[in-house]
Amino acid sequence: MKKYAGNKVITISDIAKELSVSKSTVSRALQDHHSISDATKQAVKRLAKQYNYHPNAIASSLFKKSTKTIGVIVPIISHYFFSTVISGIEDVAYKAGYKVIICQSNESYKREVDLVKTLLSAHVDGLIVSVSRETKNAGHFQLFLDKGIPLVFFDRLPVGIKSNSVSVDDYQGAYHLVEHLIKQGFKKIAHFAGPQHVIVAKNRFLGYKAALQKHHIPFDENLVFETGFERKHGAKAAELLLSRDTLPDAVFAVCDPVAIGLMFVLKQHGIKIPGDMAVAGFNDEPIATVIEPQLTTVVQPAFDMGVSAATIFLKKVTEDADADFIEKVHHTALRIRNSSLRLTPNPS
Amino acid sequence: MKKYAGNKVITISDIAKELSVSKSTVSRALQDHHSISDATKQAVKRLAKQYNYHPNAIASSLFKKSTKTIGVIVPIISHYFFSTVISGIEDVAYKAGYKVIICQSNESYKREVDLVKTLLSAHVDGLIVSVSRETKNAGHFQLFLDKGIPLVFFDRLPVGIKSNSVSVDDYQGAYHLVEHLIKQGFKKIAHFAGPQHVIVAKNRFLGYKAALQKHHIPFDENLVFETGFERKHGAKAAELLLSRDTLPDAVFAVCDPVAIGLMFVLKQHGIKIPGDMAVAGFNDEPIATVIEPQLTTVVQPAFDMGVSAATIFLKKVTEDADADFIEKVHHTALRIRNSSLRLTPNPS
DNA sequence: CTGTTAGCGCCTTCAG
DNA sequence: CTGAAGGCGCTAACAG
Repeated sequence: MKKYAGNKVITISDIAKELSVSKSTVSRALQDHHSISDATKQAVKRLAKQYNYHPNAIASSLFKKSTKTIGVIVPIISHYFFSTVISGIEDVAYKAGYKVIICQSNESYKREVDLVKTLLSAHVDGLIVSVSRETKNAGHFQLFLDKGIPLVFFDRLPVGIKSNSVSVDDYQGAYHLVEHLIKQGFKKIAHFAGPQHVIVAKNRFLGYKAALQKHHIPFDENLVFETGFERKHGAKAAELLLSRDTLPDAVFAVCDPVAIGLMFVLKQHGIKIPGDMAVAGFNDEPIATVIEPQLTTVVQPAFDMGVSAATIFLKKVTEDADADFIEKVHHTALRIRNSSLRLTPNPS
Repeated sequence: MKKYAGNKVITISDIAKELSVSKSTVSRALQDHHSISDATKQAVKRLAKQYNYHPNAIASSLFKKSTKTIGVIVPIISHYFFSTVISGIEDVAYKAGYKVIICQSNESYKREVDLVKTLLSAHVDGLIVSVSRETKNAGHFQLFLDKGIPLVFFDRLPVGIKSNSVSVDDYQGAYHLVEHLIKQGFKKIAHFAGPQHVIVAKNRFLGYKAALQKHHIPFDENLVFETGFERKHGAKAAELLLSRDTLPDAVFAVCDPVAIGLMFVLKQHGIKIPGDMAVAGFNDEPIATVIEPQLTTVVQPAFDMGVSAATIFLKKVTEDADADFIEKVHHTALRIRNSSLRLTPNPS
């Protein structure tokens, strides 16, 4: 099927033959084993270079039981948050000599299960994952735990399984954000909540409720709209909201795209932001600083989360994977921008 | 170092032993080889499932000389365009049973060379790449061509090497965009050009020049500013531009982030868009529809480009990689939005 | 300092 | 329909 263009693939045997030494000598010379004379090392390396020798990592993996790869599964690669986390993972992995196999579940449970099996077969040295929206049990990951292969969850942690994790303090982030809204003087604060079985969404919702309670604002479930994570979901919930008789004076959206979807609809209806209605999001995506007014939001350190996940993996492969699980919680930071500022009594 | 938790990894030998058949029989049964009785197939598969057997893809790869993986190298994973292309690649790859190893060169030539070698050693079945900004020669890719391993470049094609490619008609895209500006009545159109040794940037520049020429607008090199691809580069060039005595009435930026950086600076200086200066970008990123006014730009079908790249790879692995190279050029489409519209003589 | 040997887990001739 | 044997390329004991 494939012609190797006559350009034979060189193996250590070829080099060994050429130099009339054994394969083991070549193997050792190539890895700078201490008990090989400089002379032979030189000779071997020279020839290797000349012949354009490249070690076959597959063969080596088979023996060493380590492929120097990390599997990563995310719902959708192209989402800003995920691609940024991946960027962080890749950076750390590369520096430690690991390759990263990236897969997307496309928010499908079935596909996620399939990917887990594939990566197990591929003998990745570890697995870093953010589960799909559909994932309600985590049995498929048990395979990795059973085999003692490091497993790190980030962002969307699954329920029903204990392992290493990297998350963000969504509860606190939401709490502080909503508290900020309250302090600005907003009284009727709605929430565009994400799917409630997704933990991050749930926690943001809980943070929202807690802040209200703390400040003696009665919780009103009519002000909560369950949404997805995208612009269109924000727009849809916004239409619903606008069909109401009375409107809230502020909305906290589960993530920036949802907030943006909302803002678009508000603008269409001539509703001033933040004058008539304040808006806040979560994530601090690039769009947050581009929308007018700029969007108040909560920063999640996505790149650093990737760095943490990869670092935990590295710790677990070198140490004992069975040791206690590491649960890293990153802090969030409030980014106050114009979309949530109570206008002064002197409107322009 | 790693304890397999007593949970022994099952191999075909184990199953063979248990059933008192040979390894070959098990191997064949698992792949539904026609010359195996249904009875034994059943038995083997049942036991495999019971023991939670997972084939060792490494061992299989060693024999088959195919790892069922595609290597992908991009400058920066987290950039919208690249992550979207990756998404497209992964989708096609997954459906065809391939895994995707994603690497980022971080715009570094050295790292790119290193990654190419690593992926060669990892015996990927193919390589899909968008070269780094620093890459000025393509010698490192020759290794893949020599071995007859499918190689597909996309977006940033390297010079000095012929291979499969997926690109976009940047020249046409830019040409039509600039023509649109001209037809809107803008006369003094500046260009925030990207790094000129990057082909896509060069082609957009050429498209810009061609459109001017076609419409008899003299080219003025003082109106061309070489930039990078990010917001900050747009901002920097904008400051430079504003230090001039006379300003252009429109600017075509090499990509959306650069356009956005420019727009921010213009707004700060109270320059109205598009009234005082029209702006247009390239890429149609999410920010383009969020900025006020919405940004006129050129759509690159990023996801489809990924699909094309992966599809070409698939064609090349099954057919003969040495056959003629495939050069797929995607078309762009103009997205006219408010940032480039000549205001009617009746300003609000 | 170097060679011999055996094997990682799987797959495919070649023989029954 | 099934088994035995050899090998993919590399590595690590164990001997010299």
